[in-house]
Amino acid sequence: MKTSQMFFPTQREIPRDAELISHQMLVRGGFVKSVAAGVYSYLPLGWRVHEKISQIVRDEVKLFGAQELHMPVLVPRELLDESGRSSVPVLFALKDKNQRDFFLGFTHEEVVTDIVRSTVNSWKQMPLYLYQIQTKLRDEPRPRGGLIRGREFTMFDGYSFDSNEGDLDAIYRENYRAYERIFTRCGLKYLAVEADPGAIGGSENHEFMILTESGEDTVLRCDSCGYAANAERAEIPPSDVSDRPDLLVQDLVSTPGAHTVEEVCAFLKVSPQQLIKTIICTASDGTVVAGLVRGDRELNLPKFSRAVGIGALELADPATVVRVTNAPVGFAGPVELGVSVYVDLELKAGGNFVVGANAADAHLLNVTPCHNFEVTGWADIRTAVAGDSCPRCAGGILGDARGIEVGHIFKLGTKYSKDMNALFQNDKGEKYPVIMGCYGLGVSRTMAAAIEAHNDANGIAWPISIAPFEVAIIIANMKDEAQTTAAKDLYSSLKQAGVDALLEDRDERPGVKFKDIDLIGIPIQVVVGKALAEGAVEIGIRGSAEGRQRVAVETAASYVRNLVQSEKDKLQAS
RNA sequence: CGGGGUGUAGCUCAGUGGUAGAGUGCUGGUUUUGGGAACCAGAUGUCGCAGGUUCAAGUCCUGUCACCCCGACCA
Repeated sequence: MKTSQMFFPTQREIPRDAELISHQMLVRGGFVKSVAAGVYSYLPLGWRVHEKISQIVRDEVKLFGAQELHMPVLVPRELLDESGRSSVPVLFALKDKNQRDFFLGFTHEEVVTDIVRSTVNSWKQMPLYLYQIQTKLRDEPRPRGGLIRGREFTMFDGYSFDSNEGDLDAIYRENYRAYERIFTRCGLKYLAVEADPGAIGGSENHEFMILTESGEDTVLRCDSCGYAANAERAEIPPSDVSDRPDLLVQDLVSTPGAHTVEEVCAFLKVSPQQLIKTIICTASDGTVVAGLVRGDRELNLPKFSRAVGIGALELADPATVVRVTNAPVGFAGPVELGVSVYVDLELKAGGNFVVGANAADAHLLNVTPCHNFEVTGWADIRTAVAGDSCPRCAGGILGDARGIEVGHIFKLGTKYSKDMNALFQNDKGEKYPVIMGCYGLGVSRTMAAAIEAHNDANGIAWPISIAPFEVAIIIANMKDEAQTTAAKDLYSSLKQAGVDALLEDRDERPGVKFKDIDLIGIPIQVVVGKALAEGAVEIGIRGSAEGRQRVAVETAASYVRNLVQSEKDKLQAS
């Protein structure tokens, strides 16, 4: 490709609406154009990157026998009714002319299961792994960060079908390894973490995170055994400390206007560790329960929901809080509260805590679980943080990092096959539901994450495997015929050798070309300029400290080929 | 859905009731040619939209829409 003919509308200014670096650079570099909130056009450069990532994904999943197919965006309502997912809030819904209900595909478990149930009926037809790379549509409550969270985005979604658990385990491992190879080849530092499966259900699941400061998730890692989990999932080992101090007499104090932990602590001159937060939650059936954690901790809703065991809990609305506690929000407490009380394990230690008094502007002093109120159950219900002990090994301490979730893989088991009656016969002629797994990888999000992880003041520093071009040949002075001729020759021979080269042949000043090539992130840069008078071109790697090396024109092509290969080799999975 | 912010030239922004502006980009010309050149000449507007107040509204008021950020949410 020649830049003189290429459509890549770069701009110098940082776009007003872009906050994240990746968003800014995608727009500035002419990779994408915003159409509506969370909806983007991919311009030619952006699409090249998108397709390079997609191809790497295809290459790697093919290695374990995955087969590509293509399912529709339009999904009839009846299919999602079968799995009970037609009320999922992020669904885009529409009607056709005959008032028939459709959804836009947000993921395709039901569609692929429908294919399989009508065609796979014997254990001999499995294992089977089908995947697609396709646009997904989700009416996100809040799209943000450019390609990080869109309403329309591209996802690889793979689905496995097996006749026994062992085969599911095997394909899950294969997929896990393929993801490791994919992210390695994309030049991304990833971390696979244990995660919350959400309402998709299933047992084992892992998220693949790209570690970068701007990530929206927090991950926790053990410094000694390698345990890693999303902070929303990470377990906390039960503490063996359960000592109680001498218990003092419960006391009612006035705390006017002190709603928050900070305000109460400031007013009573106690530390947050000496306070217990009482969080009122509701289940979908209307049941109200209370969760208690230390004042400096966060209640973890998924953990709390599992501990209580009546489905997903959510924070109660203020009206419910007022009804249950007879007080405004901020004064809830466990003493004489008319609902079940679950207490975080950490509160087995210590005592004489401060709690809300279930009355406006009042708190209770010297309250201790089991002594001043009845405990319905003890459980690990707080969110883990850096510094907590590792749940898997003795002595390990969890550290934290930020990450962008670019992949999530699940062992679904028989959830969908049961709901949708996808059965097969085993070798004894018995009917069983197909055992499934599903595997998602955000292609567009990976593109954004790669920029978050690889950029500098001048622009994007694409890993060579996913860069829109591998090499840019920059002609310093278009009026110099020797330069243009030498550059075009080099360009031709690189193209012939299969190198993905870009010829920067616009009639612009050199500075403009250098800036643009840096901005769009071409990793290997060849300058055909002044040095040509001495029979040399300058070849360098974008952003490298060494600068550009002078290389004789005659050997430039092979020099570049070797450089491309060695850069690619650095990204090869071991 | 709650809180905050922003809508004026392609882009980034200034403009506190009285003629619509700058920088950059764009077009033509001259000179330049190693990190976003200089000079000259030019083109470019539904001031988000609707209503209201006023002799007069980009500016004040009401409503509405869009976009961004924080939170909720994120099968």
